[in-house]
Amino acid sequence: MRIGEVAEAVGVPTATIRFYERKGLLPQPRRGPNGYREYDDSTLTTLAFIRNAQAAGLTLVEIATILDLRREGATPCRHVQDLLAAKLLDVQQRQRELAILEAELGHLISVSRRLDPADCSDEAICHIITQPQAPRPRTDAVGPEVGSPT
Amino acid sequence: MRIGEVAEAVGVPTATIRFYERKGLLPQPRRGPNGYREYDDSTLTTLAFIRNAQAAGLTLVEIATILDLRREGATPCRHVQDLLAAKLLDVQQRQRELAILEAELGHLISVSRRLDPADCSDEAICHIITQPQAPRPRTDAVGPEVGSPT
DNA sequence: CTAAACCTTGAACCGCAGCTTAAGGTCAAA
DNA sequence: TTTGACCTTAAGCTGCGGTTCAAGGTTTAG
Repeated sequence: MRIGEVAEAVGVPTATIRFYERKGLLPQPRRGPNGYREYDDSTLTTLAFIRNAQAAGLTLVEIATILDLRREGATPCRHVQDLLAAKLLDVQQRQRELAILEAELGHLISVSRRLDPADCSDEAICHIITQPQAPRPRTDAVGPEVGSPT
Repeated sequence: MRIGEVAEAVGVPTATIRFYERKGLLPQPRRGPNGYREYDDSTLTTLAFIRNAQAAGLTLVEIATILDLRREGATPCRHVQDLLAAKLLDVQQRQRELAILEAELGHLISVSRRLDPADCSDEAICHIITQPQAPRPRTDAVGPEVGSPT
């Protein structure tokens, strides 16, 4: 099949297919006499796999490592398990950070309901946010070292 | 104080202070006869405020809207409450998305423990990920063909 | 024959946030 | 005189996953 047919079949722009090829996610396809890419059905499988893997939160680079193993003839199962486990830890870490931020926001909001706007007049920019950072809920774990790293 | 002193005092690079100025987070400071920026203590307050607001997950743009209100003489309390409430919803939404992803990963990992790597042969790239991506049944009843994946 | 619809390449661009660095010049203290 | 802190504007960077553009060549229907 030509690139347009593949694109149509999996619902992806042709530019994306070429992009995946450049990134090593798809192998270099053979070419017709006119230089056009010629694909077979295995490409559809690979593209479907990429979509599933993306849905599982894997990055294109991670997906590429799986496909590479596959093309070397190895069974990437173990590697995939490792990737998924690492991704899970990652997701849980982000959840913890969000939970801390959520608590902080809840705290600030509840504080804001107790403050009189009339007090919010002078030098301090805003008494809600310019509260001392002390009375956070007992989540004595690491403080919210800036909500968004980088 | 000069920019270097301010930077030292709040632990921020001078480039960042100039950056905040360009972004409207800090007002244009007055200048000494040599063209150097001259700051007073209110700048320290503002910078501290910016740090606190960042810790609460506000973006620089959002922080700027607060500071702008302040400089117009308004009390930004109400606005801050709105920002915080919106941010809280935002954080909760992201948490929900992460929870879904976490469940999906957990599902894949648990599936992977039941799969025999020997079955992970040619055509499908990886049987762990090439499982049907349907919304998981609440019970541990896994998708079709648990025992002998294709 | 012609025009649409396909294909080719490489490179640039997007969007988001928050800085960071470069390049080239001025000022002040030892 | 030599550092080092300051000044300016402009561009770059990190991360990610593409998207779009420019400037062609090919194929096929009418």
